Amino acid sequence: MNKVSSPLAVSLSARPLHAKDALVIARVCSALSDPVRLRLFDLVRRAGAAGVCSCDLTEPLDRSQPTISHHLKVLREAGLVESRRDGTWIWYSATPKVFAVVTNYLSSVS
Amino acid sequence: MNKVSSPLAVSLSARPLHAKDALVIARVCSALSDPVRLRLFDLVRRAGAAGVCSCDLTEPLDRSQPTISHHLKVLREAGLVESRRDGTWIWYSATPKVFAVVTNYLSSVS
DNA sequence: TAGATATATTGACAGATGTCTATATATCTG
DNA sequence: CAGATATATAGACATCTGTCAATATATCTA
Repeated sequence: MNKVSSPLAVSLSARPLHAKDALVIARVCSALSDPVRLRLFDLVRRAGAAGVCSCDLTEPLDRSQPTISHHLKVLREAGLVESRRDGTWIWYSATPKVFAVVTNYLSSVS
Repeated sequence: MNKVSSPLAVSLSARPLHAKDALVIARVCSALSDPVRLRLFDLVRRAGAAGVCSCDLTEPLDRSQPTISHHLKVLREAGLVESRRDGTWIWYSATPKVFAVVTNYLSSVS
């Protein structure tokens, strides 16, 4: 149980958390450290593989369009969501792979 | 799978993440959003129930004593660690309960 | 009580962050 | 091409954050 079993696993191992691994996890946690961004991510992930149009994300979060755009960029750069253009608008969907790092680490606590 | 199964669960339910729940999760994520603080928390949790003396946390993280003290305060206020005094020094230990909220939410992604 | 040690607080400062308005860019449609 | 719509970028600003040196507080011991 205290054994690293996959390349992505940063769970509770024998050695303390390396500075390098800490950066990866902190990066994801940082992306989720803002309430608005967290709810934004929540809206994206519930949309599943199909994704959600960016135009449907501004109004429910009560923030300006540039602010939402900014938050989406942060989520994208953290590897939590990805986007694809479809004509005039852009669809965002969650990319849960990055979560493996964080959940592997966090879940080993409880 | 999209079902809330426990009182603490803020997992992927029928409704979007409330602003209130988002605050709770964001608060924890925020506490873990700094690499130094993340490694600090890691050192505390590996100490188990016995905890670790604050005096042993400054050197391995290469930060000044006030800085470590500050980070420990942030972790404490986020509910991630608790402290008890034993004479001149203070022992910190992890309080994994708060994690339930975050891990329940995050783990429902992958 | 006085000195030593451990931890917390204060105050400062540079850099990051969330937000907005204004503007730019990209794409579609007529 | 011209107008409309969707998204991104730039710039500004107030607030927050990580860090340190200096200092205060708490506790032990002689």
